[in-house]
Order: sequence, then structure tokens, then C-alpha cells
Amino acid sequence: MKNIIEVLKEYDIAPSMQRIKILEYLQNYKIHPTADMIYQALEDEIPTLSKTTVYNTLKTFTEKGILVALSLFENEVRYEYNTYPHIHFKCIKCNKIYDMDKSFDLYKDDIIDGHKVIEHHVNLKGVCKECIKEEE
Amino acid sequence: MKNIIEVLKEYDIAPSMQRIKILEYLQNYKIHPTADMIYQALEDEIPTLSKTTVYNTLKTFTEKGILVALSLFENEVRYEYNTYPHIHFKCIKCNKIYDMDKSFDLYKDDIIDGHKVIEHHVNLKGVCKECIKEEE
DNA sequence: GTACAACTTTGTAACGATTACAAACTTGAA
DNA sequence: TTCAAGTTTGTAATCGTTACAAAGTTGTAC
Repeated sequence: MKNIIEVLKEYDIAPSMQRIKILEYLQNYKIHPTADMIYQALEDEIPTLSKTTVYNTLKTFTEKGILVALSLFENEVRYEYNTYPHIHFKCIKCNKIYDMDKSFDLYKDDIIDGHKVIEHHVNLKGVCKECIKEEE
Repeated sequence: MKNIIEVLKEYDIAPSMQRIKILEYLQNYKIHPTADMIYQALEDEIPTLSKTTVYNTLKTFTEKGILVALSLFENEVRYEYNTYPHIHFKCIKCNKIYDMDKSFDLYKDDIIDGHKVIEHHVNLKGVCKECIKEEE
């Protein structure tokens, strides 16, 4: 396993104690933790740790490219009336969500690796046609 | 277009004014609105409308099967250390997220229908192997 | 028509994840 | 040793959402 301090330096991040522990946790526990999970796991080891530090650190890591943040539709639940399987495309500029009729292998109701699939979502994110126009 | 009152009755939902207007909005504006978007669109027409009513109604519609609620990772951002393209499976019982190495057509950096794709996520939801065991 | 029960709607308060902000602390170079 | 830049911390605020209880509405039995 790569030295954590070197990884941080590689990404141009000062290797503070908090940052080292957080990255170490992420390397060891690949359960896609939330900020809160990380905080709870480390608060015994670093009793002064602040949740804000965890958020700040994760933000820094994500900005510098060490991590990827997963959360397609962020804080909002979106509702749709039609429910045939299709692909969603969300524009990062205007926040509109478009339906796309590209087909895909649907795993709904399949068993994969022993896990039972109930829902299958394909989500794209990018800049929509309209917003590309406006950029020019 | 189908009569809205009949659709509601079909799904065993009493057709109140609020419910009719909300369903009408969803039929007419297929932009996958948030609860708040719906509230804002209707508050002029129904000045006494409460946000709670919108939330209640959407919950009812979703429970009865008129709508589908989209929001894969809910309120939480999850972080991951490795970033090769893969499929995520989230267990609805234990909330763990598993990586799956099934391959899929990757649309990243493609242009589809004029929209530029920057991110491409495939997300499955269901009951994981462990939790299936526990159910028996 | 009245009364009552069941259902709906409403407003306020609370919640949980996240962010803003400013004060306190740490670091390293001049 | 000092100072500036960077880092950490705690508190308060924000945003989407939910809990809860009071008020309003409806339909049916009398």
C-alpha cells in the first residue's frame, strides 16, 4: 500500500494529521462512506476532530481529484409521471433533467453476485444542448 | 389526454382540488420537478396551498404507484477512492454500497441528442446477499 | 338537514446533511 | 521571532424534508 503522506503530496495537499487519517480510512474501508461515517470512525482516535474538518477535507480531496463524490440527484427528490425504463440526463448548468431513449441492459429483478436488483438507474450528467449554445 | 379525476380514482385516490392540480402539473411538465418546483408553480393558482400538502400528495402518489421518485443516493454524498468506471449497488436494508464489475456502454464524453455527457452513473438498488440470508 | 367519522389540508416546529463564517491554532520561511 | 498563509474548529445558518396536531372538508346514516 502506498504511503499516504506521499499520496497527499502527489496531489498537492499538505499532509496534516486529520487529512492522513481520513485518507487512510478511505483507503481501508471501501464502503463508500458518508462524511458522517468517517467522522464517527475517527472521533475516538482524534477527539478534537470537527465534522467541518471532515467536510472540508473531503471537499479538498474531491477538488484535487483524489476522490469522487457520488450523488447524482443531490439533495432533491425528483418525480416523474412515466415509468418505462429510460436514461436520465441532468444538466449541470440549468438543472433540467431530460429523458433519453437510449436502450440499455436492464438488470431489474436479476440476481447479480447474489444481490437481488429491484431498481436500475442510468444517470448521465453534463451540459445540455441549450446551455452549450449559450456558452458560445 | 386522460381525465385526471379518472386517473386518480383508478389509483384509489380521492380527487381533491390540490391532488388534481398537482397531477395535472406532472402530466403537463415532464421536467421531473422537485416538490418545491411544483409548490412554486401552483401557489398562485391555489393561494392557500401548503408545502406539506405537496409533499403529502407526492408521497401518496408514489405509494399508490402513479409516480416514481428518483433519488438514488438520497440525502447523502458517498465518497470513493477508486474511480474506474463501475456499477454501484445499494442495499435498501443495510445501506451498504457494493461495487460491481459488470461492464456497460460508457457514454462519458459522448454527445447524445446534442447534450454533452460528462459523467455516467449506473446505479442499482435492491437487497444484498447478506440481507437476503437474514430474511430467511 | 344534522351529526359524526374518516379523510385532507395546513402551518409550525423539528430533523439531518451540508455549508458559511469567523476565531483559534499551526506551520514554515524571512 | 515574527508574520502570513494555511488548517482546524465550533456555532449558526441553510435547504429539503418530515412529524405533528389543529382546522377544514366530505360523505353517509340517521
